[in-house]
Amino acid sequence: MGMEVHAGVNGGWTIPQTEEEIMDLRRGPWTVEEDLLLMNYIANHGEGRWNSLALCAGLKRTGKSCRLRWLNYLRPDIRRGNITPEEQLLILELHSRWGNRWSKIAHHLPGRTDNEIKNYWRTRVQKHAKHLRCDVNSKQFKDTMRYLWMPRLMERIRAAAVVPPPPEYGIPESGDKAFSGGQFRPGPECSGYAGSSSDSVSSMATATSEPAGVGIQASLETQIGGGWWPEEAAPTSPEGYAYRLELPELEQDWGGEPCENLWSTEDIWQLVQ
DNA sequence: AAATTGCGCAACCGCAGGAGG
DNA sequence: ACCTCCTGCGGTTGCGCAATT
Repeated sequence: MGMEVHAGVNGGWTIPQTEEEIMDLRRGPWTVEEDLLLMNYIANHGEGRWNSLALCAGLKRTGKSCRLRWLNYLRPDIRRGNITPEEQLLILELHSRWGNRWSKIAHHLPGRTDNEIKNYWRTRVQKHAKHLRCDVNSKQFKDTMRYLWMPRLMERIRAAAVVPPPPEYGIPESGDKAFSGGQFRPGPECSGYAGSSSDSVSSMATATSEPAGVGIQASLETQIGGGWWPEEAAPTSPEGYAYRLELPELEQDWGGEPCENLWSTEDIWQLVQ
């Protein structure tokens, strides 16, 4: 990361053609310096009016790029790390309700960005659909999510609620990435955070002032315990989610890899039918 | 050990809608 | 009513890295 990416600069011999070339706008990964410029400017002047912000901050970036960088990476309340089972359940639930309304879904997952949720959906959920050789929008796959995946996630969440979480749950890690109490702490990986797959859910807990996932967990507990379901996603069969109790045990290692090897086509149709 | 493949994620692109002149 | 600019959203791309061959 931190590589120099200058659009329109071809050894300095060509005449600038596009707006980007004329403005000498930068593209590609953000450098630590750029992040600091943006952070400091927003700290002093607030966010919004991104085009003029980019100019005033001395950033050779488009306003769009600045906005994206701030919202998806620099914002102090960003959470990073694995999507927890609670969050997975919420994403599945809300997606069944709203479809690809990533921003809307993200509003219900504090600290998560629409980009992150979108990536999660594409890389994880669509992968399973692919393995099952069915379309993510097909009834088969939706039923699979509703009657197999989501009940298992709920079982997982309940199991986790019985067994007290490990002590470090929700406690800021020393290796927390770029932030500490809202203060920007640039690291060598500033523009290329690469620890997501192995980080615990407690990442970024400092910025939210509450342990990561607590709000969601509380919300889900209410929903599960109180029988809450969004209208459109309410169980359609009388037994609803009750039969999740009849499902086979989950494998032990979930580690952010939901339902891997949990289902076969036969398994699914047995359950769905 | 080197090459290849697959995955995860940051960043970009195009479009739509709203605000203001 | 029209135009321009800005913002936000969803889709897509491309890079870096790890796993596999």
